[in-house]
Amino acid sequence: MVKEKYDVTKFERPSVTVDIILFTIKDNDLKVLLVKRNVWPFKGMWAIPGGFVRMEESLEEAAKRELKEETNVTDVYLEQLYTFGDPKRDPRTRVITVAYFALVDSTKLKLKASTDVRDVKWFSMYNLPKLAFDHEKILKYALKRLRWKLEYTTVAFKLLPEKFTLSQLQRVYEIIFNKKFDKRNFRKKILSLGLVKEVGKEKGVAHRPAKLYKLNKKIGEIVEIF
Amino acid sequence: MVKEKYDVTKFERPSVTVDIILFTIKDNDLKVLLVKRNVWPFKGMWAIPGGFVRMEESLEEAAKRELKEETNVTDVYLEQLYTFGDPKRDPRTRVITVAYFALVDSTKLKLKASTDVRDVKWFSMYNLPKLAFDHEKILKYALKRLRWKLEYTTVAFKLLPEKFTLSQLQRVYEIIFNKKFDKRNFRKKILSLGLVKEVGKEKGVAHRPAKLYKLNKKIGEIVEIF
DNA sequence: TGAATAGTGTCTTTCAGACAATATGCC
DNA sequence: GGCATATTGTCTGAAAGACACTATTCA
Repeated sequence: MVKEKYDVTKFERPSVTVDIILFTIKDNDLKVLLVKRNVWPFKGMWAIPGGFVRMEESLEEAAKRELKEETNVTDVYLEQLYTFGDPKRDPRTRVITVAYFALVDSTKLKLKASTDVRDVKWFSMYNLPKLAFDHEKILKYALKRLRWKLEYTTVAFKLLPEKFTLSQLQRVYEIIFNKKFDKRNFRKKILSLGLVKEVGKEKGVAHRPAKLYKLNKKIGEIVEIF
Repeated sequence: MVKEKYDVTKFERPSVTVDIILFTIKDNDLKVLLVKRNVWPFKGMWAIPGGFVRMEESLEEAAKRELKEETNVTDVYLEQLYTFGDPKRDPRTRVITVAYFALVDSTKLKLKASTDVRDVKWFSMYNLPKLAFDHEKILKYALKRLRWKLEYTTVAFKLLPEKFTLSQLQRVYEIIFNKKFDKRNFRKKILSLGLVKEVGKEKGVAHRPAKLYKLNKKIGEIVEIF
């Protein structure tokens, strides 16, 4: 069978959605943003925010638009995660979803009350509710990717404010890997990589103030490997 | 806008295809399989094999089916690469393509003459023809992924017969990275990882015969990380 | 001065990389 | 014996990991 003999308009077409797994660090925990479904199927269950891709927009544009519409979040780090296309994953019809993976600094985040009544909430990745569709599988995959990314790239900085202390950075790693690191070795590693530069000191804390760092501009973009 | 208020059948839907980038090592070179297009658009140009996803099959099933239909190749290592969805990537209509990445051992490959007249040929990755659609971009991305995979996983073995010499393995790495490695360091590394075990010796060669190895079963599957 | 967190150095082990001579089988 | 390829070890430098005490600010 040769595809070019077929008129592309003749094929029955699947629906295509994007879903966005948005992670942040909040309350010393790794959080993911979920929305509550208020219609069939999986009514009342929590789901990863997402929606249908429109004909005139790219997948990444669709992901940004949906994230804004559903959660009022903009300006996030965004990358494509994986495409899930099992024919039975959505009971309504054939739906192929392109999952995106997003990171945001919780301090500059305002989850403005949504205009519609839908619940939008942060959940701990270590204590998830029952999820709609195959979303649990997607989240597990996203967590693997997040860990991989932290190990081999500089995405961790996307979870922090522009200026941060090395202890904050270490805490991000500890929360995401769910284990402790040695403080001296951690700092030695980060500083020897030359990723950051000193830009001041903490103020108004009831203990010795920590040095503040920010990411070196030139190195800050070694993020996009895959 | 809340997606659940919409009837999913109301949206205009994009077409979804799978494309399969099949790599092999042949004639001391990294080759990729391409097919010649015989209709508009890009008539006469070479393209990555692929085709439309059917409603009842998964993406991976579609990739396997298309690969078999277009090139008669089965039994390959297959993983999802990336989904390309630019609205203008196909002049016919909106087509989102899920690209797959495949590896095969050229010694057990029979590209049986296709039943249709279409040309199917191996091209050197280092000397590609003009490609249809955004396929050049897709191939570049696939090469990056291939290199990454060789560095961090054991996929290289998918490009070799079951029994192989360390020199053959080293040649695979040299071809794909397009540079030479030190023989002693390379062998030390492979052997110290405990990935392979000795299973005999070459025969009938006009020089000192090399030891043959095969992949240790238990370790052979450290491939599926991403 | 006590509470809280920041900041710092050494030793050991492991791994990567540079580097060249000998061994084996076939003709 | 000559040809062609296979096989092997040492040294050096860099990075990772184990490990515990002192410094600073504020209340």
